[in-house]
Amino acid sequence: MKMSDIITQAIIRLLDESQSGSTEIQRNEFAETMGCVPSQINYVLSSRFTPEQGYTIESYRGGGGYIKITRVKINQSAAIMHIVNSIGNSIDQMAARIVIENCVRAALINDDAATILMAAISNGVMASVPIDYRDRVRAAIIKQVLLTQIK
Amino acid sequence: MKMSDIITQAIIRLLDESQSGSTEIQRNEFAETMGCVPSQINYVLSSRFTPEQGYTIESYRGGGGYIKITRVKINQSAAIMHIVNSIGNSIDQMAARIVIENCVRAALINDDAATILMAAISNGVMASVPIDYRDRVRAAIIKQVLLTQIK
DNA sequence: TATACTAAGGTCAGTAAAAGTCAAAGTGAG
DNA sequence: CTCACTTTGACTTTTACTGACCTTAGTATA
Repeated sequence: MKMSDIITQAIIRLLDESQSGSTEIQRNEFAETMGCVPSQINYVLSSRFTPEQGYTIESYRGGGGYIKITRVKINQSAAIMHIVNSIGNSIDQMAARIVIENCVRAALINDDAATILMAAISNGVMASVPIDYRDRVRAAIIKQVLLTQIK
Repeated sequence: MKMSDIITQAIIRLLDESQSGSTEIQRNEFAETMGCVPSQINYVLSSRFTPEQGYTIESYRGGGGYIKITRVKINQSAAIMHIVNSIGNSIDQMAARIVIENCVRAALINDDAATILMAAISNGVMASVPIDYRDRVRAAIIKQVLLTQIK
């Protein structure tokens, strides 16, 4: 079995064991116990614990730093997962607005959340992003935010 | 938990307990009770209690010297404008996190908005942004979202 | 009064402790 | 054989912590 799959299973086991649906690891220490180099942890996280697959990652550098992996609850969230998957890795402004409007109509998010999300992907914000990346950044923001809306 | 976070919480507790929104500590004595070296108090103050984050620090040297930490309080829209201005056009992730936490503490935004905002500026999203632009995009998102929160 | 001593807090560079990045090299299924 | 996936490690960046040395202010004393 591939190292990446072993690591993946170990993380899933940690998530299963936790009440909260999230777990924190220290990258170097975890890599040590897994018997791999630390950067492989990053590889596994970025290839197998993506938003599309229902996970969010937070991490903190520096002394005492750690990586937190959170699994979103799949049962109440089929609709959101479906939208997240349908967005893909790129979405233009027009399509984004429609997706958000549809989410509100489907009561997946409330008006306040929609307003914030619209602000986050507004042209004002996107002006700071190199043009070639805008559709990707918009997609990333919408997906990440939708995933946090799953209760 | 990191020493810096313990110290941060202790200071916040002192501020919460005080009616006036300010508290005075003696650096050496406080460091002693926290179990750290005195200069770490300076580190915590300068990394987590800055004006951008809504605090002011005054200090007095010499016999009877002390450090006074004050939580600034102004009305919501003025506070948001102040924070928006202080962010400038670039902010790193840690500073951003602290700004958002402080906005919640100051009741400028609610928990739901903070969660969405945190998701929008998360590393997961920022991974889609070229590294040189990340601090700018984060700043743009936070500012844009905060401005929508003005009632 | 001038001087020295004491009692604060401030600064900053150095070290340590993390995680992130990225390109090069390896591997294996088709 | 090829291409996508995996593995590796050197290098970077960020955050935390420490201690030696500096500055400031009050107090005692010659």
